[in-house]
Amino acid sequence: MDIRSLRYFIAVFEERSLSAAAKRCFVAQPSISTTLAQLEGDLGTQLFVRHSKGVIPTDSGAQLYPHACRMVNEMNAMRSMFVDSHAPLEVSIALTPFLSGALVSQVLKTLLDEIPGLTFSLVDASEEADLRFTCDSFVTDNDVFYQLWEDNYVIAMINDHWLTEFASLSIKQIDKLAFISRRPCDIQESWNYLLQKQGISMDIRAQVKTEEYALDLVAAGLGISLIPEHSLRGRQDVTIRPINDVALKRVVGIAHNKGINLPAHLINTILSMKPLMNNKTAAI
Amino acid sequence: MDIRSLRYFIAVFEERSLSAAAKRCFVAQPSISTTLAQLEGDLGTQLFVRHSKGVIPTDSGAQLYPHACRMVNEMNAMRSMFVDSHAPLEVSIALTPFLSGALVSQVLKTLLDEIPGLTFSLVDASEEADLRFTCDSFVTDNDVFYQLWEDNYVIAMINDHWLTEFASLSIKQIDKLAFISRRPCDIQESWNYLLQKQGISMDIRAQVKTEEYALDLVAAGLGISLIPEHSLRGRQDVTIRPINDVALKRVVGIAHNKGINLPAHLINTILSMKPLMNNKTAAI
DNA sequence: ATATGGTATAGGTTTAGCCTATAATAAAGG
DNA sequence: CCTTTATTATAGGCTAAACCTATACCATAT
Repeated sequence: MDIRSLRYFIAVFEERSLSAAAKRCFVAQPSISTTLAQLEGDLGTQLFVRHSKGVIPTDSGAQLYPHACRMVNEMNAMRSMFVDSHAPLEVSIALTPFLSGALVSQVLKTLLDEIPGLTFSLVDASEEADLRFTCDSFVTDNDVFYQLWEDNYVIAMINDHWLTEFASLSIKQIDKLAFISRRPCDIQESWNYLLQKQGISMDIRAQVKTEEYALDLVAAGLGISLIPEHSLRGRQDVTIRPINDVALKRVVGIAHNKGINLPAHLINTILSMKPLMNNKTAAI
Repeated sequence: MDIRSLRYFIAVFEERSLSAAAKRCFVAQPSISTTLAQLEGDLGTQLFVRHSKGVIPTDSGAQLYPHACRMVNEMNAMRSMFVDSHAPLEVSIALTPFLSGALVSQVLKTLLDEIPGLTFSLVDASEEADLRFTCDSFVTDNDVFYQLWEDNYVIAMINDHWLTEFASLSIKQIDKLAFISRRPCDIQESWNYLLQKQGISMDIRAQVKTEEYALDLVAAGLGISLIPEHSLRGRQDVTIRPINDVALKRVVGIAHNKGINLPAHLINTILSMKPLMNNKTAAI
């Protein structure tokens, strides 16, 4: 019986659902399921009755709830005895424009929720900042890098493109097709190397700087393009297909200079979100 | 910052020593060391100043202590809301005479300390019991077996035996020597098979039933014998040497019938002692 | 100087937690 | 009545945390 189990229990109690609790706790649903079963075993009581529309607490569950809350609160209080997490904390964060806005803003929102005294200023990647969202290829030896999620590169095309009939594409299928190139691109070299090795050439119709712009051109029917899948979120006017004979991906995370000393609870909060980001089933 | 860290912290605070705390918590000293360092990192404060005769708490440590205690107490209280650990609990435990008394009694002592309402009656292995100390070879399909420690088989000999000059023995060195045989023996078959395979024979001078008796005969100079190393504890009149070309061992633990439903906290308490039993450096 | 008792670090192994995928179940809708 | 959908449970595999052993290091006492 540890604090983690209680945090999960509280989430389940309040959400009346294991799946919803899983989302709130940034983990997958089976983790909640097994942990809860374990807690019930430990206490020798059933805490919820399960049915197919969620769960409802038993008397034992209802009895446990306030104690669990007090427990978790006191644990937090104990931390703030030493690290004053309510103290004003001003952090500058650099955003690289080509990263998934949905995931980045989820991270920022959670940080604001979890760290009371926090305010941050968002700056451009070109400027100096305490923290910066970036991906592995831009990390220098002088940085600490906390990885958060992975982006797979996929082929984007207009919705009625003939390639959409395939669930996934072989690299050979895109030989000589009209292509929107984008620079800078994390996997520029791997991509070019791959094309060359397979004897494939693209018919480059445009060269743009941002993923957004590339997608606009794809949607306009100028050609296909290679983009990280997360950058599509929400867009209905293009279709993406994975590449099945090679795995191209980038690792996205947060980096900061080794010299800068940030409060441990800030870093911990960031890292606590990592599971969700890797978790496809519980996607936001 | 979890409950485990706090339990370790409390032990260190009260013992004024990492090593002593390790013994109390049934873990090795480095586990305490790293966990404590981690806790200090989390809280952003140093909790103890280390010096070569132990540790003394800092102000932060002293400040944390009462809160940590309350935390752990409340956690225990929460468990006893459901499983009334003070309720009288009468358990019969079967002891097999050939197991290490020192370790067995350590387990029994800890159980009495940790589980307030517990009383037990010790019975012989031949009788029915709720729990029984035994080893892997005696476990049936109808049992649940919780393993606690391992016993290596070693050669026991009188103190002035010429073999004592070797730090460890090859099986060939004991060919044709006077031998005290013991039955039943967990590794009877493995042992006989081994002797036969290597073309080795023993000069069996006696066949006895208990390890105690076998050791008495060894001490009296009648021959050497093969015994689990734990069964020697404290005896000065015989010397033991490991066998270096084969690993003979038995796994000792607690078993109970699958049908019997014992309180989970009893089992948990038993299993919490497992680390110590495997832990040579922190041996009792 | 040398031993002794105590803490820290390094390296390797085991275990616990997590994820994906999928099964099982029950309610809701056509 | 069958299909779809939403929910929890189980199985299998992977990763990271905790633990152990061995050893280094450091201060004190002999």
